[in-house]
Amino acid sequence: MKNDSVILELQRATHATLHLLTTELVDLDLTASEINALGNLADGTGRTVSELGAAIGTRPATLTGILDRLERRGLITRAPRPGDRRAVLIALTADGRRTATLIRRTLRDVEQRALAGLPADAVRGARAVLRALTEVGR
Amino acid sequence: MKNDSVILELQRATHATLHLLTTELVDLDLTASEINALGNLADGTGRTVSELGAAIGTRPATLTGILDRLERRGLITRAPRPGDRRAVLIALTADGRRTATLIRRTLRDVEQRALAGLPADAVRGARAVLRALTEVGR
DNA sequence: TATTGTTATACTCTATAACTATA
DNA sequence: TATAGTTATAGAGTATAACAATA
Repeated sequence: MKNDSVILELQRATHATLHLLTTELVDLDLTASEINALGNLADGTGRTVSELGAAIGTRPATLTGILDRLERRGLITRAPRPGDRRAVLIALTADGRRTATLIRRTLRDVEQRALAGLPADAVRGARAVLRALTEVGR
Repeated sequence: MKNDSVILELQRATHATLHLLTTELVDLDLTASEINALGNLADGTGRTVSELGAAIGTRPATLTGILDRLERRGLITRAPRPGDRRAVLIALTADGRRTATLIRRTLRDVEQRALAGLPADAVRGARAVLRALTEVGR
């Protein structure tokens, strides 16, 4: 597998971590996309639908359904952005903040467990590669 | 974003490259999963459904639908594996080989374009990290 | 009995295009 | 006219459980 495509390895790793993540967080009863959205909202900063969509690689039309469920469950709120009422600001509720914090903690735990044996510069290299692959797709 | 989760960056990069890939290969009229499956079959070695599923992180039940479409389009064949007729060997047809080769070439091109400016050890580090993240999810 | 793959079901994700409200 | 987001529609991915064929 040494000569395998980085992009194919990327998708392999994504599937594996996604599956592990939903398994570890099964009590939350959230889909992978919902976990992804909350994980990206975890820093607490308000974001518009477009901004969140860019962060997680999802189109606004897709995000609508995901946000509908998160809102119905009381994890986020949606409100028009002051100054431009076309845009919708997404914010975490207190409950959503707790859930997002748990998600971030689980992400950190899984990463620590997975990357424990690797040198720090491998992880730095990986971040650079991931960012480059994200950029080329814009 | 320096402190962002590697796993969240992973999913971001996956979405972006997947989107770019389906765009560059739009003439093939294949979904991301179909491209992924063919890309993994490109080396020509016969694989069972389970083996392919493990390689791309998809369950057999999901793979069935993907393989149905690829078979209907004449890109793969399915046949019982000699010696264990429960298992199904997937093989590329001549047409499938051509398509898979085109996919591999596109993968290589996109990777070269994305990673051109990065040092080789960053890419090596990324491969190690991706493999570690894949392993932790098993 | 266990394993491989398929089928059935229900839900989620996705792309696209049309639509509403606001700018 | 252009932009932000939602809605509508159709197709594809997903998990789970039940099933048939083979071991």
